[in-house]
Amino acid sequence: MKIEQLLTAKVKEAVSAIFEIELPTVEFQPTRKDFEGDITAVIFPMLRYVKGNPEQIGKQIGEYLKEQLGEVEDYNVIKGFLNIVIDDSYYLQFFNSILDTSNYGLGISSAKNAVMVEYSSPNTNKPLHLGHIRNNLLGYSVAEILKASGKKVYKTQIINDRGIHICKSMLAWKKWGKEETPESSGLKGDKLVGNYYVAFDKAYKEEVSKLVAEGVAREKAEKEAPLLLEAQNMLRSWEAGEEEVVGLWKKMNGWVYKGFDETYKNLGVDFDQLYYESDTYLLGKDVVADGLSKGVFYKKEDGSVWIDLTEEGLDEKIVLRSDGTAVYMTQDIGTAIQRVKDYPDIGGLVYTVGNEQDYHFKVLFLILKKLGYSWAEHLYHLSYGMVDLPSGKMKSREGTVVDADDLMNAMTKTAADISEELGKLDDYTEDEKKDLYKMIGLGALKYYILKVDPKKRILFNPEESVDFQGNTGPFIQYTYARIQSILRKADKLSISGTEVEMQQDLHQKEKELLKQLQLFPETIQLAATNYSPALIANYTYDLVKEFNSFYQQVSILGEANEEKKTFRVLLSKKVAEVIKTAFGLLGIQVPQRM
RNA sequence: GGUCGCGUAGCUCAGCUGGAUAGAGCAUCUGCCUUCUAAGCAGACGGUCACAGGUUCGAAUCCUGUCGCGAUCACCA
Repeated sequence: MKIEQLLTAKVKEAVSAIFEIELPTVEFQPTRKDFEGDITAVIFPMLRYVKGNPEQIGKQIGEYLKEQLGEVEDYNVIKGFLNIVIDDSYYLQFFNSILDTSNYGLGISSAKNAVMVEYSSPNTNKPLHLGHIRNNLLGYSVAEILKASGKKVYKTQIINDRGIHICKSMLAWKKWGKEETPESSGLKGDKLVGNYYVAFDKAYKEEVSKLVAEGVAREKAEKEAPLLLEAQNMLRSWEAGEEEVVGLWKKMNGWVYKGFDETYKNLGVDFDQLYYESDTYLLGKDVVADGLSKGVFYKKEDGSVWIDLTEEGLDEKIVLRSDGTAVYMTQDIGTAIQRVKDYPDIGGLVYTVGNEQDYHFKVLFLILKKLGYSWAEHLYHLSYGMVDLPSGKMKSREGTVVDADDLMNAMTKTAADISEELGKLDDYTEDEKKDLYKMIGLGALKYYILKVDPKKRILFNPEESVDFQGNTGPFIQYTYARIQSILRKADKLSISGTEVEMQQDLHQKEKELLKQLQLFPETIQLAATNYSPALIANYTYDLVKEFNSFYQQVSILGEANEEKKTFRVLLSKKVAEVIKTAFGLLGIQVPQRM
């Protein structure tokens, strides 16, 4: 039983016995480092029920606890805080109870309701960049955290594989591509297609400038530039299913997918089910018709369909164009419903999409609720801040983007440089080194992005490299590798055990580590309910910091007492396991050596 | 203009449903490698928690207002 529950009951009992008053709740917090004790009961809130001097009350309760509970070794009262010292045996017992569990911290699977997590969802006209990296890391990590908390999870994405933007790169390739392919040019498919998207934009802008110079109004020129008209024409041909256009579309998208797959693989993310906008863009229209008959929506004179959300403090929002075609919202309504049809066990959906779409999702969720879907109560927009550069927003068309592949390579290179300089791995093969450098480089990148609150925007300065020291991924990986080194030595010395000796005094550092380990399961649950990988990152950092301090102050293998030595080895091993599990939730691997 | 989010040390960030003297990392400075990996440890320096009110025994945290930054308010996606 958790010590907090035990103490809550006992404190209530104490107040009842001493003051004859029933206390509804008792408030606890971990004891601050500067004071003696492990857990602290706050007396102030009790003053509403118990009249008197908080210091006096604290002492009386403390004395009662000390007498009545074996777990309470001692206490002290400072102002309104009752600091309780918990007996070592409690922590040792806790450690014994988790020693055998290989998946410590993971929630028990209650897979009644699955949840689908959508992330990535790129356009297929340009390569992935740093913004996508944040999206992918967040979505993947949240999916893993939800799994760890005991949920069944489907990872998905909707690929925006159609629309005017795709036609722009197609048209540019057709005009100026000279049949260039990834094979002929050696370019990664997504990069190749992206180049044509940029080429289109350049030519289009030139056209517009030329028209303006000829006296055409800018607005008109932007709408009527021949290239744009041609692209729009291409989109119509695509929608009509014209063979040549569809063929080109398939070919170029194929290149892009191959490129994306490579990036996803390097990034270490995956998906259970893909949805393509070309399949779903017509969905939702029948739902709108249904909603219209139910009175959720209304029709304007021109035939367009709307929803009035002014009562909810929002605006009116269009859900179907006057020509009967679907808008973004229509599709999203349809896609959500389709997903629940495909996976009937889904009880909720999580959308990993940037905060620029906060309003859209607010509206979408409201509409689905109004349409009466029970699962609409469990929709969550995992909204995150943009990744900006010192120069401002990243814009693919203007070439001011930090490319995903380039960034991963740069991180790996930095990891390699640092490792080579330290020269601890001279006996590694080239392949082993390559894997390790990638692991460390990506560890640095992923941790850097995931440790910050998703809501906050990230300012990424390419000039200043991501740190490898301090509160970073490599620091945590390093600690893991250190422990592995100890475990290899312990193995040679045949130090092992399935239970630790209860009759021993704990070093303060050991106790702190055990306390930190104890927090792991609740941290996972907290991270799941808050959809926040940052909580996992911060927890892991605290654990590792505590371990390094322990490592420095206390000798593990040099300990003379066999029981103590075994305990310390097992404790280190458990810490390593938790690091590995926690980092797994962030999508970060851990090395045997570094 | 309406709505939403953010504002904590020079920089990057923690700070759970209000609790003790607001914590880390980077940077700067000082110690520690003949003992388990120095990508480490120990310490110093650094704060009007944007500002002003309010609620409370107690506010970085909750409420109101002001300022600053960002996003959004399309028959685009």
